Amino acid sequence: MKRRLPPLKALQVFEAAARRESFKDAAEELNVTDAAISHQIKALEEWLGMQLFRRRGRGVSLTDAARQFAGHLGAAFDRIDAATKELGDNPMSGTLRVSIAPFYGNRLVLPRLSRFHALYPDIKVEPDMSSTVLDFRKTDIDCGLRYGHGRWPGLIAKEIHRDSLAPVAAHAMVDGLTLPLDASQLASMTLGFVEGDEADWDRWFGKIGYKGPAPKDFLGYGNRARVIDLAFSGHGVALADEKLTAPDVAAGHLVRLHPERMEGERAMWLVYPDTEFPDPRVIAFGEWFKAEVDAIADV
Amino acid sequence: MKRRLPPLKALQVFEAAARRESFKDAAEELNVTDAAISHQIKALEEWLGMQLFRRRGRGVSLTDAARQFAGHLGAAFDRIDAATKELGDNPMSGTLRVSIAPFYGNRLVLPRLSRFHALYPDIKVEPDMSSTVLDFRKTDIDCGLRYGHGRWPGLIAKEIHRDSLAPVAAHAMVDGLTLPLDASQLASMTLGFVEGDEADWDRWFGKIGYKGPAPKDFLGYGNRARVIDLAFSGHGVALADEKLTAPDVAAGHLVRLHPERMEGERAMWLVYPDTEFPDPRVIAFGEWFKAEVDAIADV
DNA sequence: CACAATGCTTTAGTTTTTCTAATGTGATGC
DNA sequence: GCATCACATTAGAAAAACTAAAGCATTGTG
Repeated sequence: MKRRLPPLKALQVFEAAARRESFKDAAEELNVTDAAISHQIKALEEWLGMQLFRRRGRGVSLTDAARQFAGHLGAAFDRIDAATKELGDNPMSGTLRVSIAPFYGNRLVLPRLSRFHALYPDIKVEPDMSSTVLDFRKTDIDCGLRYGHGRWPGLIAKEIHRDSLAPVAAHAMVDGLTLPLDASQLASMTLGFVEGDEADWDRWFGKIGYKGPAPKDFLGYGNRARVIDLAFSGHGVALADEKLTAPDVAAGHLVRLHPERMEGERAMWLVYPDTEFPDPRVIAFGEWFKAEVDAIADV
Repeated sequence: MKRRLPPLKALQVFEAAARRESFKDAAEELNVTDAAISHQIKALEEWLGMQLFRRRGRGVSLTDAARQFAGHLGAAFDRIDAATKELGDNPMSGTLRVSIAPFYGNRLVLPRLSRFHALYPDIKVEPDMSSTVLDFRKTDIDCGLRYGHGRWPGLIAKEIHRDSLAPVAAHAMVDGLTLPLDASQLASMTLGFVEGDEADWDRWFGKIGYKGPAPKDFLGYGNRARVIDLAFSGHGVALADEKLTAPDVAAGHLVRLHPERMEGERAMWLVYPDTEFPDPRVIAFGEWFKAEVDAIADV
């Protein structure tokens, strides 16, 4: 059955007037003149077709029915008030859907999520492991972690961590060699690169001032995961982000071949919709994750 | 702690939009254009400083927090709706304060009140036995039963029963006489009258066509109760309302001396404030009481 | 007991809010 | 590709809410 409510403003005014049993006091409470109260009450009485107050020249008194009615209204308004406060009170709750490219997800995000949950116990993070193009209009995703140049039209992208590239390889690659390698040793090895970022090795060798014969043995891959796989396999060197490989270096699965690091073209970004009121949980998540990544010890 | 509610109209619109998850449907429900919904939602989001709906080009979807919020609002509005219905639903309840002149109260009203309560079980009648001037502005009295000419400025007066005057006396007065008495027998008796209504006996004798010597032995009293007391005492005759004396005649305490009855100048009235919305319980009480009085068997 | 003060009402006019019509935008279906 | 649908935006109209001022009945005060 459909609701048929009286004008809510009139109810609000009535409730105040009933609670104080005075139009004047209600007027003060609501920051209006007492004439406004009088008007609203009159309109409400006409809408209801019954009297709510007994007028007594000076002052008013409630009828029995009106007193009961006002009680219900007060309770209803209290509930609205409570709901409104609850709404603003704890923005750090609910489900936060984060789209994470699987490569990062497994290496950097998932192992740390329990720490985020410790920080914000009321936020449940629901990672969505896919690297599809983010369309916040079509899905319920709140934000994403993406790797790239940071230019996504219509979206806000905050830099989490810019690539800090350094050469790594498996132990097998450097058996019997002294670390760090010198540039010419490196230049003679198989060098993996991500297609599109072919210039990285050139820039890196330039940065360390290498002047010898140009490296020849390159292997291009579609993404960073494959390049690091190459390093793991012991068949080549990867020019990879320090933070990304740090756990493997620490665990001894990979070896840092040279101390020089170089800022990359790309970075990891927190991406979210450009709306008027950004989800504070997204901001918090981004800040937390940036801090986590920054805290990863450099080699 | 003081309440601080968002604009209620916006909440109402939001609740509808949230319930249907569609601005268009909400617009239909509220009989406005969808632009109006869009405006209200936007205003509410600005007031709250947070997004409630995710826009998706075509259609919208609720955020987690907004869905919860809408649930609370729905419950609150349901309560208001219920309270409003309750308010109009059973107007026949509560306490009805009736001012009753003691003379009637004891004789006519109190003995019948239980029958009124049987008819309207939710109305508690609180008789106020006083014949003070009725001031509905100063007291909580809802209505009164008053005897008089029916002209009370600023009040509504509905006639319950117009005096139907007939002569009664105690048995002692008519010991050894044959009933009904003839006019000359009556004219020689002590005739009680209420001061101000001295002409009643003249009119009554005129009505029965009495042409003999005018009655001489009159006794004036301040009110009807005293005149009937005179009749009870066996020292005189009262020209009293049939309904009022019927119980005593039936019980044998008084004797009807003559079959002729005469409409009096005064009547019993239901009196209540002239407000825009008269209390329906007052109307019901008046109708019930008139029916009760009408039902009193004439002699 | 007159008189000022109080609290509600009423009227007329102003301000604010709400709504619509028209137009625009992006998504979706045929 | 084109029509359609759902919401957004704008400007302006309509409606609601409010105020100021004057009025009225009651109440408290000197």
